[in-house]
Amino acid sequence: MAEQVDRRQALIRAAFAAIADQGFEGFRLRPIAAAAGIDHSTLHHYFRTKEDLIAAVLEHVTSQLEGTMQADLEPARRLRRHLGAVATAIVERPELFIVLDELDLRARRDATMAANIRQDEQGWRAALVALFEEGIERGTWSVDVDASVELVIATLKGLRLRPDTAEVVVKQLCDLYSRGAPE
Amino acid sequence: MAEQVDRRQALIRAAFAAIADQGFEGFRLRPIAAAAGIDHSTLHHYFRTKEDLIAAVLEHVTSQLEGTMQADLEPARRLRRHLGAVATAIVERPELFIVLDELDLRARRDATMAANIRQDEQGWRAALVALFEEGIERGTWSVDVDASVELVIATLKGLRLRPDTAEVVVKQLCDLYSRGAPE
Amino acid sequence: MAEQVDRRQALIRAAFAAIADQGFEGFRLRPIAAAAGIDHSTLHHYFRTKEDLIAAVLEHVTSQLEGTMQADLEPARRLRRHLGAVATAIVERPELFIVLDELDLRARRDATMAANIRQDEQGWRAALVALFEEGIERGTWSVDVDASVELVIATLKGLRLRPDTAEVVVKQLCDLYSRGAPE
Amino acid sequence: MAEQVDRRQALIRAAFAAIADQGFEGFRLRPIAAAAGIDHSTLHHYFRTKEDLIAAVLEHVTSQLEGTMQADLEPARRLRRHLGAVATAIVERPELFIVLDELDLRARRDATMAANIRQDEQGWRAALVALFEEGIERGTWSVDVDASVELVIATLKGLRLRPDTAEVVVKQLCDLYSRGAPE
DNA sequence: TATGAATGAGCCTTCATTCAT
DNA sequence: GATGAATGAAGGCTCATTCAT
Repeated sequence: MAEQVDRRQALIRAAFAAIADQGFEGFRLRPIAAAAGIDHSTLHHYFRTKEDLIAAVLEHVTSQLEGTMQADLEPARRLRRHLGAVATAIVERPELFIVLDELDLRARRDATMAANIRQDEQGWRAALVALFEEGIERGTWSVDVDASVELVIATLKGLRLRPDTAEVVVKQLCDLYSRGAPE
Repeated sequence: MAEQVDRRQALIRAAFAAIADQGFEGFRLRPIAAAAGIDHSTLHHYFRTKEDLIAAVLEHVTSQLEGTMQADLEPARRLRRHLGAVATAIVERPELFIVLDELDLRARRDATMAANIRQDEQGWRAALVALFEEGIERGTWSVDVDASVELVIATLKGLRLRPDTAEVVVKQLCDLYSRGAPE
Repeated sequence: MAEQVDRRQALIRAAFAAIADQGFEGFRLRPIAAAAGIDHSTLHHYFRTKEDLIAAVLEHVTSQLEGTMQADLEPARRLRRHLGAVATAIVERPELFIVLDELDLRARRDATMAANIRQDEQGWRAALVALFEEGIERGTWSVDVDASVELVIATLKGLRLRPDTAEVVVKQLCDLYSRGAPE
Repeated sequence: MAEQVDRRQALIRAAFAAIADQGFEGFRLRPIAAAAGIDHSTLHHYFRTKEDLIAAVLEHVTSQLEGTMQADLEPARRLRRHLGAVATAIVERPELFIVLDELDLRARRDATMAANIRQDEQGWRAALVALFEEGIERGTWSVDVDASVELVIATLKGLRLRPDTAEVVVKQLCDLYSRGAPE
């Protein structure tokens, strides 16, 4: 039983790593099975199809990207912390975001994938909405909530492919939102 | 003579369209050739390898994305116009940006592609640097030049996958940069 | 289990036959697979590449050409017997030698093949060296050992393409070496 | 007109060189045309098909291998001179013999080629027959004529793939035939 | 004579998947 | 659960040849 779980995890991790550094174009099942130490036909006992494995990779990725928003801080600081946390994650674990990008692109052709991703994003989006609404309520900012939420999301997504600029960009975005709202 | 150019262009356009709606993972030469009305082996007469064709697609894409920056306007307005123009392009011709994203991702495994893309981006980056430097000189903004440049680029890249939010995000970014510098 | 060996052997035999009567210029994998009764893609299950299959053919050929030298006879008779055995083989199984010739030619462009062939030949050459050395020691012949060895080899190789003359040529060579050393 | 002849010759020479170092397996028309400085489709103006070009190569090769037998010498010396001349040719222009070997092998599948080669060989064979008959008549040797002829031919053909042993082998063959017939 | 375009057959190889063991 | 064998579809690419110009 533990065997099963381990093997499954090993396959997911191997798949994740493969996508991270080869993309979907070169993504083949045989090497994944080999990396997990099993025959390629055995892989199908764990994941019926290639798509099933990919779905599991998405789950794996999003499960690692939760909880970067602390509810108790006041809005400006919360935003700063959140952006900082994501920037740090982009710098420290860029593969996570690379794979997300691959999955995002893939979602355009795969409805199930699109649904899953959208769903995962809803949590993030809701937290940002709450953040900006609170900020406006308190008088910290006078901005459009939805627009700000999408700006933050777009910026962070745009950073995926350029981890080296993450820190500086995030700082700039914070500064723009900090005018009149010093820490 | 005209035939040649047409066929070549037809192949590039077909390849572009295929990448736009299938990505590089289902990207196969035979359907491209078929779409251009020629035998798949004839395609190799125009493009020796698949990579050569892809390179031509990149060229095609970037050639369509030039000239969205007017040099004569004052900085704040120039930024607003530029962001607006890109947002419009994203909305009106989202495939252009989708393909760019696919190419961006591909660049991670293909050095030549990476070099080409980086080079194309340099023009854009330089124009943004000039814009922010002028703005600072004139007292329009007091921001970090490089950080602002990267923020704009990251944001716009992040928008590629969400054309529907482009307008609103761009407006928000403009507003953030417009404080104290009304049109 | 037996199936495996059979299929593998069937492929080797089919490949051997194809090379024997078509040479390497028309040598294609599809017909080989068909001759063995399997799909052409299954062939790759047994031999990863075309080269691997060819290497197996070489092995098959050389394994059939061993043991034509009896160690216990006195030199002149041993030579006569050996030449006779090879001549008989050339007459009775000319394909074996035809394929060897094809492989010899191929060895000029394929280092691995060259090494394998050279190695197989060393056994033969060593036996001939021993034969002539013993003959000289006993006073049967007064000839140059190396030159005689190479003469025998060159003659036999030259016969590959003319099985019809094998017997007569071998007899003549024996006669030349028999002067003063009648049976 | 001279152009034509030159081009034709250039093509033949290029084809010869290609066969000499790649064999027929890798023998392609495009590189031949390129080596002669013309488009690959233009080659078909000089040689209608690939086979026609190959036939021309055979002609070219055999035209270079004539006249190694001097009619006026006495038999033993004539044989020695002839073998020496061929050995020298093998050492100095091994490509000629390599290509001959390729053609010999090819003759097994190509009746026209076989006929041409057989015809070319008849001249050589006739000269050898005359040589041995004269030697027997004069009492130089008491050997079988046909067998000796074939032995010489087989030996020399067997040397094609081992130019390095040519000299030593030829000397040994001469010595065998020289017993009782010193120079 | 020379060429570029075009063809169609074909080649080796790969891959996801299935199935009997 | 695990494996090796097998499949069939496909994929990029090559090649001799033809044809209009």
